[in-house]
Parts: sequence; C-alpha cells; structure tokens
Amino acid sequence: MTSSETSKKSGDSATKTRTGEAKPLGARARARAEVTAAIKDEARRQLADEGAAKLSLRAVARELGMVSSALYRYFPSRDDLLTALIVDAYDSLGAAAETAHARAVRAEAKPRERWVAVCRAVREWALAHPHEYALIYGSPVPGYTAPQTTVGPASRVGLLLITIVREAVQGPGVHVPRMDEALRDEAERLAADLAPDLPPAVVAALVAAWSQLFGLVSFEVFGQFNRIVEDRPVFFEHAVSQLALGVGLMDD
Amino acid sequence: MTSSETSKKSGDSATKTRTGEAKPLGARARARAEVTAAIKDEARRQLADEGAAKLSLRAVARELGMVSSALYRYFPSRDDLLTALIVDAYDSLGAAAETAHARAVRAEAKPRERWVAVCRAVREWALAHPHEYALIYGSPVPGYTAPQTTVGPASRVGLLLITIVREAVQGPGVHVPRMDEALRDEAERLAADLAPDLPPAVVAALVAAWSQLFGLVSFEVFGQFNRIVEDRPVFFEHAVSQLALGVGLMDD
DNA sequence: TGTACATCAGTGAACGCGCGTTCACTGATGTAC
DNA sequence: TGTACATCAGTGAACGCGCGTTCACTGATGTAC
Repeated sequence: MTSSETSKKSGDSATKTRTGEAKPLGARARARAEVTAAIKDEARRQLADEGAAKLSLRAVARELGMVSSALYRYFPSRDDLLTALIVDAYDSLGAAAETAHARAVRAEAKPRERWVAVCRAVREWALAHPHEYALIYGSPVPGYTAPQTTVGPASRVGLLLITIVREAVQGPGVHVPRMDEALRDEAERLAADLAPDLPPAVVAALVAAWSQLFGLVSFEVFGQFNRIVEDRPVFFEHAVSQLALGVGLMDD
Repeated sequence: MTSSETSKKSGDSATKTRTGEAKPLGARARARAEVTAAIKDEARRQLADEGAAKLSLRAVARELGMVSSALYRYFPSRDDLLTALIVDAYDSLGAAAETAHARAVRAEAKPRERWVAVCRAVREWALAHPHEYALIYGSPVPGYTAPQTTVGPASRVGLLLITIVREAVQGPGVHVPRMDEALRDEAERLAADLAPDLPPAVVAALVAAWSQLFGLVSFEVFGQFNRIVEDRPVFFEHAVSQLALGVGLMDD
C-alpha cells in the first residue's frame, strides 16, 4: 500500500521537495490549490443532491461563478474529477476508521472492542456521507473504470481490520475458525497475499467479514432495512460483534 | 406478501377475471403484451450496456424502430419503465432462488444445504445479470423512489431464507444463537414482524445474514474482490455455509 | 532592481449531441346495436 | 350479418433543456537575466 503517496493531492497547501523540507507555495500555487478544493467541494455537494451519474462540470462551474471551460485548467475531464472524488471518499472513510482505531488502542480496548469501534466508524461515516458511500460501494458508474490511483486508498479499511486481528494474535490470541478442506488452497493464497503471519483460516474469515460489514452498511444506507430494522445502531453493533467472533477475536 | 398479485403484469398473455377463469386475449391485447415485452427486453439490453442512469426512452424506441412518443402508450414515463424493470428483476431473482430451493427440497437436502443452494442461486443470478442486480441492490437511482409495487417482489429471497429456517426448526432443529441483552427488544420486534413462530435471536441473526449474503455478492459483482479473491465459488460457498451456522442451522 | 519573456487562469463563443415530454393527427382495430 | 361509432397504436414535429469539450483570446502573475 502506498497511501502516503496517493492521499496527498493538488488540494494541499504545500508540496514536499525530494529531501522532505516543506516548500512554501507562491500566490499562484496557493490560489490553484484553493480553487481545486472549491471545485471538489461543490462537486461533492452536487453528488449529494443528484448522485454521481448527474454530476455535471457545467453545473459545478455555474455554481462557482466560473465559465465551464475554466474547469479544464483543473481537471482534464469529467472522469478525472470523478476519480478525485472517489479517492477523497476512500481516504475520508479510511481516515475515519483509522481515527476510531487509534482511539480504541489508546483506551486499551480489547481486540473485539477495537473491531466494533472500527465498524461503527465505517457505518457512521457512511450515514453521514451516503452519496460518497454510494460512489465507492454502490453500483460502479457505467463507462467509468477506476484507475490505479484508487487501489491504495480503497484498501485502508481492510488493512485496518487485518491489523486488529494481528494485534489480537500478539495479545490475547485468536480462536482459529474451522475451515472446510475445499477452502484450503484459496485460504492459503489469501493469507500469502494479505497477511502471511496469520493463519489462513483467519484470513479467509476476515475477507468474508469485510464484505459482510459492507453488506450491513449498504443495506442500511440504501434503504433495504426500511420498515424492517428499527433500532439500527443496536442491531448493527450486535451483528459486527458476531462478525468479530467469526474471525476468531475472543471475548477478552 | 402478495407476489401472486404483483408478479403478473402487462407482459402476460392472459388476464384473470374476478372469478378466476382465463379470458383469451384479442389481437389488440396480444399485440400490446408483445410490444410491452419487447420494450422491456430492449430496455434491459441497454441497461446492460450503459447502466440505469443512462437508460433512455428515445434510445429504446430508436432500437425498436418506433418513434419515441409511441412508448408513452405503454409507459407513462421513464420512471415507470424503470419501475417495471425493477419489479421484473426482483421477481426474476426471487424465482431463481425459489427454484433452487424447491430442487433442494425435492432432493431432501438438509437445511444447511438448502440454505447454501439458495445463496448459490442468488450469486449465480447476480453474476448472470449484473446490471439488473445493480438496479436492485446497488446505489439507489437518484431522484427515483421505488413505489409500493416493489416491496412484495423485493422480499421473496428474504422470505425464502426464513422458510428454510422454519423447516429446520420442524426438522432437525436449530441451535439458537447467543444474543446480547441489548438486542432483546429489537429482536422481539423483528420476530413479531417477520416470523413470530421463530426465536427472536434466530430472526435477528437471519436479518443480519440476509444483508451479509448480499454483501458477499455485491463485493464480487461490483469488483471489490478483484485481485483479492481468486477461487470465488469456493470462497462463497464456505462463507454462506458459515452464515448458515450463524443463524443456527446445524450440520445435520 | 528593472525589464523582457514565458506561464498560466479564466473568458466567451461555438460544435454537435441527446434527452423527456406534449400535441394534433391518421388510420387501423374492435364493439354495440 | 352489416354498419356506425369508439377506442387505440403509432406518427412527426416541436418545445425547451442540458451536456462535455475545443479553441482562440486577454490579461495578470511569475521567472531569468
């Protein structure tokens, strides 16, 4: 993962030289950064109003009091603007999850509580930013294929879940789940790719739990729980707590 | 549920009178049914090419060799056409799942095998119809709100999962999962609404498993498993088999 | 420190396109007597 | 069985709209000497 390379973009107020000292920006660069940020903010606002499919460069420009062609100084095309929003969304979600994790670690929470804390952060971010959530975990935007830039930011939550289990192994330990013989090859491949230090059965369970977490969140955000689940926070906490059991996090 | 009322639509070749005898259709009605079906088929084709947001009445009409205004004889607006596609998609998925279930019952499969068979059918339908799947389980289409017509068809898979657990209770029995005290009220509400004959803890676990099933399917269909999970059928079978355990379906 | 030149942000007009929906109409098909 | 009338599918033109992208341009800001 290379999130430190990919998460810093043109919206920043300073760039780093090769040796790492911050170089202050001139007025032009500062203005550029500000306008870039303003464009993305307005685009996010329109995303929330209309959804990704209706995101329009002209409407963004109009709202910003610019002429539509001016946006091409900042984003070479509509798809590039979309990509920037996607990367930002993954990073924003990832940062929320990491903050929650760090807080739980500071509070010396047990592994399972850390797991629940991270899941809760994911859910809360999604409910607070439903259209950005839909952008990254809903139907893929037709005709748009995510470039390589997105894969780092996209994996932050997954990596965090792996981290929690790894910490548990070093602490109270995990209960390695039973695994069908048929899954052995795939589980070993997953473990080799994602976390060679963890038991394959645990890694396979982790990947499943990862997708299931987003199943719970998507059903709530996309309205599938309407008229079915009432007390959603309680329901969610219990469900993800069970997920933690499934990946082997023990009670204490 | 009223799927027998909602699943029969204008595409059919006969309508029922109030007393239930089939009344044969005249040439006009038959033609109408055929054109309606042709419109939906072409719309589905365009859905697969471009996604729901780009579905256009004009393009459908063009492809059918009609003038665009002619479609208004069949669907009062673009949204109504979308609704028809959504209902059809839910029904098609529901039928696939029910067929798989019936086959498993006929083969006297154990409850857990029935569960896996239904999940497998859901996955296979989704992979065979990714854009229809996105229509019903992806991001909601902006500015479109699903009318009441969709709720019956939408619940077919969920009801089927409940049925499987109910059959298990009457057969080999289920292992009632442990449940937090905090979830008690919500679980009882869920049970009262969905399956008063089942233990609340089981019903709550069922609802969670239901959303988690679609989490697994969505991650695969929407590409989140790309470059991560390789042997997807095996991975999926194992994951949903674990889900079955979670709702209390026993090994035999 | 002052000047000449290069870089860059933003303008405004234009291209070519597709969309949903309405409306007055024609002509064919069905229905009632 | 034949006829008059009602119903309905489909036409073609039009309305009013918004979109992404290109291009030649102006004028302000930065840079090198």
